[in-house]
Amino acid sequence: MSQPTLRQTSGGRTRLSPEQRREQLLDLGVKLLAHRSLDELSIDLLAEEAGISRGLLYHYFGNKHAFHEAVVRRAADDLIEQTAPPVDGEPMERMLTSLSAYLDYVVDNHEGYLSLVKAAAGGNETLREIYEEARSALNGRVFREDAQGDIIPDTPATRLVVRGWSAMVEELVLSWIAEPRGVTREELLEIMAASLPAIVEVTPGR
Amino acid sequence: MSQPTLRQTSGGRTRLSPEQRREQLLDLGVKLLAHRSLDELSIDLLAEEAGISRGLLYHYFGNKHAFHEAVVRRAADDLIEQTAPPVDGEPMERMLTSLSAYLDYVVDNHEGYLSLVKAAAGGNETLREIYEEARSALNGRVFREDAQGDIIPDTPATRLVVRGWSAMVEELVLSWIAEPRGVTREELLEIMAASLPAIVEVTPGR
DNA sequence: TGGCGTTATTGAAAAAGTGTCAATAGAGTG
DNA sequence: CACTCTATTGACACTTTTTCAATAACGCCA
Repeated sequence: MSQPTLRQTSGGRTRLSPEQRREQLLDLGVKLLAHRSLDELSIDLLAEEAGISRGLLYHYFGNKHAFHEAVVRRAADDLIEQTAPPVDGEPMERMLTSLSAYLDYVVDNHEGYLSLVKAAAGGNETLREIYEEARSALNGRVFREDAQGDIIPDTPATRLVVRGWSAMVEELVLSWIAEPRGVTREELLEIMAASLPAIVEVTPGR
Repeated sequence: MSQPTLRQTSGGRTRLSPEQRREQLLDLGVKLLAHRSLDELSIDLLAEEAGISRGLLYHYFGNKHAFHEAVVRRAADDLIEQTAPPVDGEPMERMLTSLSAYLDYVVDNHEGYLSLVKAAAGGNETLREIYEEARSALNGRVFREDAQGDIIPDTPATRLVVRGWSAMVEELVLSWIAEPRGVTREELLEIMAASLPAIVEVTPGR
């Protein structure tokens, strides 16, 4: 089906620097874990795809779960890093910029994002924490960009509502990517951006 | 840590009717799968907790995944069954009733609901289908008699938006249960109910 | 260029977990 | 009190994960 193409040296093993090897394995992990769950991915397959022995994976990550954790952490870091912090302009404008960057990221890194989301929802405490951390960073931006509270006053109730809104945005984006239903990119952004103030508007304790 | 207390017969094995045994195992499964993923739950542990041999689990469910599926299906059926069928009245009123029943269920059956949600997010096609089915049933109750589209016109864009709203509702409920933040039950319901029309209002293609 | 030390990498074997099935033993029945 | 039916077990085969001593690339220095 597929043969190893990375083999630099003729006959034997390929020796990389620890950093390179880690990168390779994490990249591969993100890709492979986007569409299957952890127990549907055998170390055997992973090792074969990577062109290494099973043992090497354990050398780098200790065990399968730790590997998964590292993969998810990497996907989360990627997300935070690549959805650049907002520039300047009106709050509403900055939010659109921010959402736009988020949407682009999910479109471009669909696999990485899926790995992250699936792990968070289906996984253990640690995995969920990694996800929560990433999401907090994202949500935090919403409040930070609106320091005066022009759009969103910072109260317990609105914090809750923003969490809910985040979940909606995530669902909208993933669902739209899977099936756009004739909705354009701009319309989607409009829906996501406009719905936050709309929801906050109907929040009692605001 | 914990010792089997269910042993009716003095020395040997406990014999139940197939129905009772199935129930026991499904109940236990729901509980155990609320906070860990499937591959973090060994048949060994499950059998020990249930006070049975590993073999018996296979006798009843065939294999581990089938067991998981049965557990999730049971949680879904529970949800549908226990969130009482919709009453009549104004659309907005029905929505409140429905959301209220849903909230109560999630509060009372937190573990069952978690098992369901986690399985859906992290799992395979079959598991996701079970979840989708349950969610459709729920959404269906809310919208069945809004045939005129008084609140929600039926368009591709609004379908997408309703999906998003559902995700938000789920997140709000779970998040509120974990940390109410001073928001009352009634306020929460108000937020969830009012936000749907609010979001639809700002949807371009409606 | 060729030996030499460091360490990335392997392979075989142990451990852990899943799935199978003939044998066992509760519980009702006549 | 046998006798039958079948829920339940335990030992065994198979698969996958994990360990670790042995191996072999690569850089370095002569």
